[in-house]
Amino acid sequence: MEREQQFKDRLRGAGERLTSPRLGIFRILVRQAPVAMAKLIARGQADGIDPVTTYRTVDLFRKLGLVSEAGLGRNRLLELSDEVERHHHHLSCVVCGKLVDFDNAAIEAELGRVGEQTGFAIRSHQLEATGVCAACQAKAGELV
Amino acid sequence: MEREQQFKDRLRGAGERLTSPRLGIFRILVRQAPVAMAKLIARGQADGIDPVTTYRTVDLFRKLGLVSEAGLGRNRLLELSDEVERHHHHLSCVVCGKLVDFDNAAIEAELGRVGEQTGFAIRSHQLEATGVCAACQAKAGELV
DNA sequence: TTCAGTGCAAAAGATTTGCAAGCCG
DNA sequence: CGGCTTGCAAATCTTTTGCACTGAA
Repeated sequence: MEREQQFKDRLRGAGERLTSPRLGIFRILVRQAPVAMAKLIARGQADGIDPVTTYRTVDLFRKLGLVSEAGLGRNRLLELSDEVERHHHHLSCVVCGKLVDFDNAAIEAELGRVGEQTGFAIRSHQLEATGVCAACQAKAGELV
Repeated sequence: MEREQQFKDRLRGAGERLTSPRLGIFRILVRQAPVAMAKLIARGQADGIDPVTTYRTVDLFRKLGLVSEAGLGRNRLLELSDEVERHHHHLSCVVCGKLVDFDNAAIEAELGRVGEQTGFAIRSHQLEATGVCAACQAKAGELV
């Protein structure tokens, strides 16, 4: 629950009110992120949260930097940002859809170097890789 | 124009027809990628291409692997994929919106290692970083 | 000539806006 | 209590679908 405390502090610190829908959506994100907007809306409705409120809440969270969007294009997903969740990236299986988190210090370090070379003060980055997971590779092998 | 030839071959190879709208949208992508769907539709309309056709064409290109989506969530952009364009990533300035391409061999290599560790056969990846470009940092400095 | 591909109209979905009522601080 | 938030209704915008016609091969 410490994450929840962090969340509440973040809201208050920004002068925003802590309301039931906001906490509800935060909890959904904690339990099921990364999640598609459509699913987040559905979950919210199950808890009596109006879709409009979900949109507005996600916008707010985004503005506060609490959520970030992962996922490539059409399948964009929402998840808690590094500020609340540990920094990580995704590796997704194009066959079964499984999503695995990973992080790699060498890549982070290299990115810092890219910043120096380009003169950019890099604030955040997002990395997603797609491929075939071990299980699906094995299954594909069987079929041959 | 060799890229255009490559495009035509790719279409034919997939048993798809080369039509005027398809070539038109490809050319828009060559000239202005990365571009938002809405802008691509607008450009297309200026050339007499129906929005519906633009949607269908982009879907086809995606299926053929000719376009990929770059850009974070709300601002997703379309661009030609590695198959037609040189592999690269984006670095975008949160202040002025400038977009810079970059590529880094060390990161690519490290990603291969991630694949080995996780058992994934990585097929593609997408990396986006945001920050403040040199020019905007300078401007911010003046203001102080 | 033939059938994939296009344009137009309209359906379906997703997101945003306006406003009265409710709740947090 | 006062103003930020919410929920509901409806306006907008985006994307998809149905269908008859056109054009590439």
